[in-house]
This record gives sequence, structure tokens and C-alpha cells, in this order.
Amino acid sequence: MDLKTLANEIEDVLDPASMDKVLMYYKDVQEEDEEFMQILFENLRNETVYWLQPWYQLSGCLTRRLDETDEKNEEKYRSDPICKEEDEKIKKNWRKLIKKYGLPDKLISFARWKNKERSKNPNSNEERVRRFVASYLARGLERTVQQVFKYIISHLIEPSKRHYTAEEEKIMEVCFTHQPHNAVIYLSAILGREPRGIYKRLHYLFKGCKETKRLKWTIPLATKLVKSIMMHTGLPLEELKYQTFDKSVWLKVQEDMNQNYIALSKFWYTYLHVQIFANYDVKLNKLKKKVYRVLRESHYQVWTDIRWKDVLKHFPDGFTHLFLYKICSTTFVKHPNYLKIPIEKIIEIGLKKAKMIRFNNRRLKTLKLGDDGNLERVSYHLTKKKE
DNA sequence: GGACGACGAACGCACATACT
DNA sequence: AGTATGTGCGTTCGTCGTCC
Repeated sequence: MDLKTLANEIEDVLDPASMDKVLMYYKDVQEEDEEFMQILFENLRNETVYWLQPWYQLSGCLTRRLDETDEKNEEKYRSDPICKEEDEKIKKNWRKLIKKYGLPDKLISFARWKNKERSKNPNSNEERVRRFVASYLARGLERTVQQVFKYIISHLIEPSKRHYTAEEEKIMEVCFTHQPHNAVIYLSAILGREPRGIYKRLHYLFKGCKETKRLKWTIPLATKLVKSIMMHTGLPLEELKYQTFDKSVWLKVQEDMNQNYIALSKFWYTYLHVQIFANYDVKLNKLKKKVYRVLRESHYQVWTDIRWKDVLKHFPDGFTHLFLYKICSTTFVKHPNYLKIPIEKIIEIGLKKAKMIRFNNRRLKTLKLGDDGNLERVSYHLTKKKE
């Protein structure tokens, strides 16, 4: 039985019998995981870590991040998101493990299983085995065991799911209607997704929040936003550069603008910040080419490896990583499989597009605060055009 | 007809609380 | 001292309408 079948069997979301069907499915999932974990607990009960582990892999704690307060070791581990190379290493470790111990290939069960009924004592057989497997997966990586464990939970189960399908929505509705209290637990297991997104859905449904409207940003509207931020922070424009604002400030701005503050802050950091603080003639095509140069000199293998905050370091004052990401991603989103193909290929495609004369002269619409306190366009190049 | 603007939502970190 | 559950917020990806 799969999700599609389950969704098809549900005729009426409001009918309590629908919840029973979902629960049956949940039980099946649990049983499947339990079965696999039994094999694991039996086969690996006497295994201990025999390979040398760096200090950051020695913690006895699988689900909580490393507490490194009094660490004097100079050996460091990485803290950025796990990249493609590491992903492959983890998968390779898993293949080695199942081969060595003759296990079924069900990493999903290992990731999905939760210790609810057994002893949580770190020295219990179950917890020791779990830690052993996670340590095995983390072998050879500059990562803590927790990082790797977390990674397989969110990625290897079913990589990159993105939007919910109609079937998923239906099943979610059933759980939200009949068992809102346990919905997240059930759904996370059934859909193979992180609980975070499901909590969010629940939150939207039952608590609601400030509505986001679709705005048409104009210079007067942007002026209003800038003035509002300046007023509530008490800072002059220049000091807003690269500033983060407290939520209390954003909430006041939200009221002034009558728009959800998250949308406002996104607009500020993605567009307006650059338009105000990049004080020179920015040709967008030239800018993109510079990004490609940075990418070429980096160690990134695929698009998802790119750390935009690091890319930003190569750019002059005023730019934000959100802006760079935005400018470049629009070039590639339409390209099939752009997340997976090698970065050299990406650069090649980008350079080819940059050559199209039609867009060659696009410039960033730079702004400044005029004498009257309103934003106005400023052109840094000589061939001034009509507004 | 491709690029851009503006947003929704998944992904992911960090931390808090409850329980054992 | 560990696990599971719950929450706030920043980052990244997808989509759709509009502009040029």
C-alpha cells in the first residue's frame, strides 16, 4: 500500500472512518520500522566502534547537538550544510554497513524509528546500536554524529520533496480534522517529512497570522518603508546598512505598512538594500559574470553546494547574499535539473545567456534619499535615459 | 518568450519544554 | 543525561503574473 492508494481510499475527509484508515497505514509503517530495527538490535548488539573517532564524534548523544563549551581541541568540524561529496560518502558508508552485516537496505526505517517505548538510557542495547550505526555513517566525515543522523532523517528518506501533493494534502486534512494533537507525529512518519513544515501548516490553520497582500512596489511605497524603518530604529539611512532589526521593530513597521513583516523584510534585504547601498553603476550582466567567476574558483560541485553568504564576500559594499542568489537563480530555474548538474555546466549556460545582446544593458535601478526625504532614482552612468 | 518581481512554502538551525 | 516534541526565524527553492 502506498500513499496514493491510501488517499484514494479516503472518500470523505470528515468521516471518522477515514482517520482509522490513516491510522492503519501509520501502524503498518511503524511495524515495518520495528521489524528492521529488531534485526539491527540483534545483529549489532555486541558491536563497538573500533575505528578512531575524532573528538567531535565521541558524544553519547544522537539527537542533540554537540555542546562544545570547554573543548580545547583544535580539530574542527564543518558546520555548513552537508554537500554532495559528503552525501555520497554517507551513502557509501551505509552500503558498506549493510553488506558487512547482511542487513536489508532500509535506511528509511532507521531514520524514521523513534524510541518511544524502550529505555532511553544511552547504555541500553537499543541506544548503543543506534549510536553505532550513526557513527558508522559518519565515518571519515568532518561532521558530528548528530549532524549526519539529522541529515539522513531529512534528506535520504526522500530527497527534496518540496510542495505537498494533492494526496498528501488530503491525508493531512484527515489528521488535522480528527486528531490535531497527534497529527504531526503521524504525518511526519507517513509522509516522510520533517515535522517542522507540518507544524507550520497547523499553525496557519488554527492561529492565523498577518495576511500578506500582493504589493506593487513603487518608489513612494519604498520611501514609506524606509521612513518607517528609520523611525522605529531611530537610525539614519546610512546606519541601516547590513543592520538586523529586532522583531519588535518589524512589528511596528508591519503596522505602518499594513503588510506582513516577513514579506517586508524579504523585500528590504533582497532588493531595496542593494538599490540604496550599492553606490555605483551596476550592470546586471557584468555582475552575473562575476558570480560565475567566483563559482568557478570555488570548490562547489553542484548548485545546492553554493554558500551564498560566502559568495557575497567577493562583492563590494552594499550587496546582500539574498540579492545575488535572486539575480542568479532566475537565470537557471527554468533549466531542467539545474540543481543536480555539475557547476561547470551551470557556468557555461549562464555565460551563454549573458551574451544575449538583448539584455546586455540592464542596470540595477539605484536609489538615494533626496533632499526632500524621499527616495529618488540615481543614474551613475552618463547616458541618462528618461525615467 | 525570456527575465524579473513578489510571494508561498519547504528546508534547516537553534533552542525550549516534557518525559523517563 | 538522554530522547521526543514544540516553536521562532533565517535560507533556499518553486511558481505565477507582469514587464519589456
